[in-house]
Amino acid sequence: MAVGIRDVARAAGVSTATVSRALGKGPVSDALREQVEAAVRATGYRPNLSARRLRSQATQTIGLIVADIRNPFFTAVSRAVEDAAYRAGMRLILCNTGEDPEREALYLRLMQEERVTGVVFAPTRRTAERLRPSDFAFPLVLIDRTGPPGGHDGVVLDNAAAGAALVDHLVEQGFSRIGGLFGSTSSTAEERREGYFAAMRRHGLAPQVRTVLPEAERAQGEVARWLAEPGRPEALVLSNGLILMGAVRAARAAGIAWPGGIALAGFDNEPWTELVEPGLTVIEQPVAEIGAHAMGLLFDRLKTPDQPVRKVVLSGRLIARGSTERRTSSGS
Amino acid sequence: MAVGIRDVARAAGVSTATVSRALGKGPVSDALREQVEAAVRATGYRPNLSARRLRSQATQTIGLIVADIRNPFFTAVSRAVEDAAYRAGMRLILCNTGEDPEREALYLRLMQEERVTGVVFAPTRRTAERLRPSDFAFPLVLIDRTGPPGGHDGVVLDNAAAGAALVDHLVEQGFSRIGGLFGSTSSTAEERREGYFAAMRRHGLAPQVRTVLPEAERAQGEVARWLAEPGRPEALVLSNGLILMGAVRAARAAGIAWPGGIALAGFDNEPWTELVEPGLTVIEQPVAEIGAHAMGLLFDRLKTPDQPVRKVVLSGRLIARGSTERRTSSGS
DNA sequence: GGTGCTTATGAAAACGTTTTCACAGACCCT
DNA sequence: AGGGTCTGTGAAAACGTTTTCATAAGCACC
Repeated sequence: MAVGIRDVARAAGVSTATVSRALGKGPVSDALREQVEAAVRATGYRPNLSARRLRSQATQTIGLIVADIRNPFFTAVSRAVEDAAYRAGMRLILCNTGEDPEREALYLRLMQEERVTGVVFAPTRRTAERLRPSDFAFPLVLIDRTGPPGGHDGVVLDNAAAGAALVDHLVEQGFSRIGGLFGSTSSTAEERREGYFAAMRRHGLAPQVRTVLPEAERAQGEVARWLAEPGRPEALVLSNGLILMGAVRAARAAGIAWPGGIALAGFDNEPWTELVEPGLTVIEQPVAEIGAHAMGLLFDRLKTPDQPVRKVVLSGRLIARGSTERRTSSGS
Repeated sequence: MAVGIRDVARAAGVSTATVSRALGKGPVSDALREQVEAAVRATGYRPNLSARRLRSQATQTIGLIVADIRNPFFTAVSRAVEDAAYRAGMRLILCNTGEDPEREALYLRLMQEERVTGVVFAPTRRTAERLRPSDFAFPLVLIDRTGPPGGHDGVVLDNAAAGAALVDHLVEQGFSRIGGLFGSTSSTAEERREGYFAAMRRHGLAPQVRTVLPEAERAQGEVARWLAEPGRPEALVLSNGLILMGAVRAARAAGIAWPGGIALAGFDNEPWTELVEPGLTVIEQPVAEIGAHAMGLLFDRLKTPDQPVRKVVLSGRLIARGSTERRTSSGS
């Protein structure tokens, strides 16, 4: 039934060592290599990767741990990571944590048991803080969210600058009562909030911020309440694509129309942000680059384990659309 | 350095067999089990899954092969599959084929080498046709797309009915020049087209169909050309979410407005289809159920390998929105 | 024509587990 | 008390590869 390397060896009239070498990169005479290849075809042999990994101590596997693959940002990044991985002959194990530190710990443990070659990880703030490099036998590259300085390689957006850029844009468009709604679980949201704060101060404006679990439903509820309050903001900065979507829903549900109703500016240039009238102003993240860079850092670290920790900071790009267009009448 | 089961055994003063049993489900006295657990904690032991898999011949791994994880339909399904997998103590290997039969073959070969427990697969039509059950040592469950009858377990939408439902809805709304744009690579698109054909005939209308690679860009280009032609359709049926998005883009770019310009009806109830004014009429697919059912079929097949092939057919749900609203003026 | 160096090959060890097998002790039944 | 059936345990085999080690053959060099 299950054909192993011994069967191939017997069919080719050589030893198992020769078969292994012929299939790998060991030195084998051309004649024998051809015999082996013929025997492989004849028997339909497929190597057993578990055995190979056990013996060679190289799993050729990388783990990807994100909050939720349905978050379009992670979807796009994961695709880039997967491409890079398979191009390097590695397989990808996918894990969704749902922003739950316990599941994060569970999956990190799993990665150790898998003896993975490396891991790309978007940790919650709580986990990022207690992430000690010495705990892991493999390189860990953080994406989107950063840990304490000097801990792990990582690739992140210049979140503070991006948050500030949205405020600057809104101010430029004539808004002053600018609120901010930020995710509660990631360092990324925190940095974006800091950027928002700094910019607001710089413009001499009074910040109003709230935080929420980074899910569309939560954001929608929070924004709905907020918009119903007296003295509500004229403009809102939303810290990621899901929260932005929730805000759009809430504005729609409240019957607030563009322009003049509420200005919305967020993150992640998802296809739909262009389609929803009159277009949503967003910071576009270089998702493909983030994934590719993460794998690059990972491979570099494998090659030279002792090089200093590197943090790649990429810039977002502001895409101004109708949702933040200059107000026609000045609000009270 | 690397702590193995022997180290644990030594620390606990027992044999490796006892450690293995204590960690697994073998019969071990409570006293020894505690000693072992203490030793595991003391040594920081993590089992080596490659070794475990090799010996036990159970990989606890399932493969998921889809065209592109960025297609929201697959994103959602994959999340459901992943949930079910991890709930059953299995890991998930993710593969993107980009609708390329060669990569499909590559990944199927990889799955054999991984000795996976099972595979969930959305094949292209070409691959589905030549998929022989006897070629694989593991159960293969097809999703979204179906193979030749009697081949593999699968869970699909009632695509013909769904395609027809969209036509019926459009006719009901007063449209008669109804075109259809369908994906070229999947049996699913083909079935939806058949449903479209049948319904058009039933209504005595003349079908106009085109096919396209299922990507937003391709669809946008095709629809743009189509809309510029004389005698263009008043309404369009689009065979999946990406194609629908391309059509929306093309309509926008051509400056065609709702209602009265072009009626659009498609598949996949993505969040943005509700948000883009005046809302897009779609067939909602039960994505979570599809993923869950697929895993259910997989586990059933593992339990009783010889049961007859089952094909689960789920119904879509028509969600009527503004994009297909009754036309105010009757067309020529 | 021995000595040394490289190269291709096979035998056997090794990778880290789980599982089989044998066995001792406890327990139950006549 | 003897024979039988459980139960918990350890020694050792097994899983399917890769890698180490030894060896023989080929070649060049003095």
